[in-house]
Amino acid sequence: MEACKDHSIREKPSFTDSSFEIASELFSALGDRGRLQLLEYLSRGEACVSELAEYAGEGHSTISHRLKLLKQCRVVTKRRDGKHIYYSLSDEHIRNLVLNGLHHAEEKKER
Amino acid sequence: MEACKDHSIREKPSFTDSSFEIASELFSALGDRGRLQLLEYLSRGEACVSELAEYAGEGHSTISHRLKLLKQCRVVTKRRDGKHIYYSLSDEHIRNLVLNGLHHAEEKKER
DNA sequence: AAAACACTTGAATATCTATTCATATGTTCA
DNA sequence: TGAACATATGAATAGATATTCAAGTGTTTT
Repeated sequence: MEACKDHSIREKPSFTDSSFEIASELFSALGDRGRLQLLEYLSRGEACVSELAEYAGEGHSTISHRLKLLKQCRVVTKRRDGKHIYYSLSDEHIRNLVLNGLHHAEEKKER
Repeated sequence: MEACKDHSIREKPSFTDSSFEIASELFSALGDRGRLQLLEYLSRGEACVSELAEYAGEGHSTISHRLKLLKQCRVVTKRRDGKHIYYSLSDEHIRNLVLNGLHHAEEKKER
């Protein structure tokens, strides 16, 4: 029944179900190499799809799909200017998450 | 050829390929509801597998697999004490990432 | 208004991932 | 030593996800 005698008594998490849902979707969105590279680029300023495609060396469709997913998770926002659509990180909080993750990786690089 | 005339000239990212690889694996590890719940629990102190299984309401095997993945990404560490194996978050940096993500979700909850 | 450009979308496919069940390993206690 | 407990592992399966191609929408230019 009781698997382990000394289970510490802990308070309920201060987060709701939907927070876990949203947060895991957020992390999941950042959890792809291609998308993370896009985000790091965007951390240095907004960019249009073609620019991102050129930077990533991939097709427009691929980039567009990636951006769509990032948009759905509210990681990026877009604005249209003429023919172009410019994407940018949606807020500083996201920017910090992205850069923190990358810096953490930078530190832990030596296996 | 040139897709967009006003591509800003940007410096190369200050992160290496392997940083992108490691960071995306890290985010990906956090990007699962079940694993994130485990991590939030561990942010409040170490716990053994049985305790986590009981908390999550899932089988030991499932929890063990989740922990294995988290361990591989160096998100958690383990220590044995008798029959039990206690898991904990590997450092404060990870703890901050987890909690930041959850707090961000908490703020953005209202769609 | 047609052509060119910038981007999006949907369907198809191939790959990855999470969970489960059964079995195995390692530890303690009688 | 053997039974009971705690956790780990591997194979199998089902579900999720990323990419590609082809076709579609919206905007500007001539």
